[in-house]
Amino acid sequence: MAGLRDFKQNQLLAALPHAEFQRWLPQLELIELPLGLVLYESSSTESHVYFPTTAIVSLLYVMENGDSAEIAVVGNEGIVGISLFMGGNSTPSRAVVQSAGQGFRLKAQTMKDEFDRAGPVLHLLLRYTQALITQMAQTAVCNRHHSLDQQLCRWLLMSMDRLQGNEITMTQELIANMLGVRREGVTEGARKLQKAGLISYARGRISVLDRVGLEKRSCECYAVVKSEYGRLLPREMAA
Amino acid sequence: MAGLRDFKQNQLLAALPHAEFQRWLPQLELIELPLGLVLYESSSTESHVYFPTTAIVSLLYVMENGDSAEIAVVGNEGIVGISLFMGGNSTPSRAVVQSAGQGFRLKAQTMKDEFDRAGPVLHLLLRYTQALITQMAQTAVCNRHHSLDQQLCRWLLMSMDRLQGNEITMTQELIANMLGVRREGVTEGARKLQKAGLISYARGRISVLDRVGLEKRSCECYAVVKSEYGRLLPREMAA
DNA sequence: GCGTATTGGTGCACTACCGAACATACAGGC
DNA sequence: GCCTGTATGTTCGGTAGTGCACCAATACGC
Repeated sequence: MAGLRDFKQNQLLAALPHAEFQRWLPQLELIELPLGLVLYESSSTESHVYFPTTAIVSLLYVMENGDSAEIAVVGNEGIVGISLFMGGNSTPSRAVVQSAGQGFRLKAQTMKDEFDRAGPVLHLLLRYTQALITQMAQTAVCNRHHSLDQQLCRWLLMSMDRLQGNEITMTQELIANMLGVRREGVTEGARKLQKAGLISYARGRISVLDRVGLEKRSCECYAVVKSEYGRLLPREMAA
Repeated sequence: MAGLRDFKQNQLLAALPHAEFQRWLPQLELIELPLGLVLYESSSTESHVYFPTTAIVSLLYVMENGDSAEIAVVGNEGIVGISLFMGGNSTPSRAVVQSAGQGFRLKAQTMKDEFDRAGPVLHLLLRYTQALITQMAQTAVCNRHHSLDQQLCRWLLMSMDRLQGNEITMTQELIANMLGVRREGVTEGARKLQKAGLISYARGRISVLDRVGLEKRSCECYAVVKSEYGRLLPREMAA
């Protein structure tokens, strides 16, 4: 059974007022989120919303020809499945577990009911949604103007913010899918970062050695999004 | 004084239930939106929300080095200033009039009060916001994977959907700013489209001659967004 | 401990787009 | 009808990223 500490690992859950939290508690279901698990598929009705604690979920758009690109990423600072309370019940993207871990889920109807109470939960979720919008907007800009190397740094930093240690379990192939670039490009970018002593990696394990160095090589997008998350979300929710 | 028909030109206003519409009427202020007018600036608190009727407003992100990219576009199907009711009161982007026309505006506090009544207005606005999110997400993907030519077609189609006739008043230089590409690239793309008989243009006036032809040359992004707008918003709001 | 699948490394020709410089051409004020 | 600014056309070298083909190294099942 999940303890209080587990729940509080997700910062949205942690930010719930006492009354709401008590009401949600019996409904929250702890689940394992293995790498690659698809939480919802493009245009399918979502059955639950998810609150990652140790896992990271990627919102991925997959095109007709199979090319893909990450729209946004959600970790323990957020919730997966905003279209449920936004009213559409589905979106044209896919949510897939990018880094294995755990999280909690809540049934769709329960979430809607809570949202429709129009109390603090509504405002909390909408502020989170605005932060997510900022992330998507910045992704659009970043895709247009920044180099693969810069984007790789941004991506590593965003993943770091959502993980415990300084190690990321992720193959270059998968990173390439997320960024919507060739695997070879990621290899080349990672090689440069390793040579510069900022990271070290081997077969799907990336260790960040110099976080500040990554921030310097990253484009402004990382800082903009991080600061906006900090502004919009309750204290200590910056990610 | 604005007549009923004017108000109803904006499809969100048109979709308001009678009671809400009556309450809003005395608060809605008709304004001219000349080309280039900045409705809100990056990170500044928004004083009003805007309901374009004949104007088109572009949500533009301007980077530190001056490069820019359009995040999304809002015409008579929508509202400018969602961060007011989402809770942040500002966003890191700029809203600028891309095609001159008219619109209505509502004071920030009035909008918030209406939103907080948590009635049909809230759900209408949130569904619109989800449609806008889809547009942003698709822009991110499009920026990653599609050619300038395809994006130009998409952009022309989206503008057409938000205008009356089949003519767009817009220089290639401005289109380049929106798409975040070089002006020369737009010149080249436009030249091809003219050669193919799909458009004709001269000094800031573009006439679309073959809409279906443009749709064929456009990437899937246009259709995906259009269909999602149709799904999420009241009938006849597809755009 | 062997074989196979996974992961990462490298080279190469090709393309789209960039940056800059410059040439034309049309529009509108006078 | 001339002048000037704005809009568009064209060229050219440079580069980041692609698609493909193939190799090298490590991990893991048996």
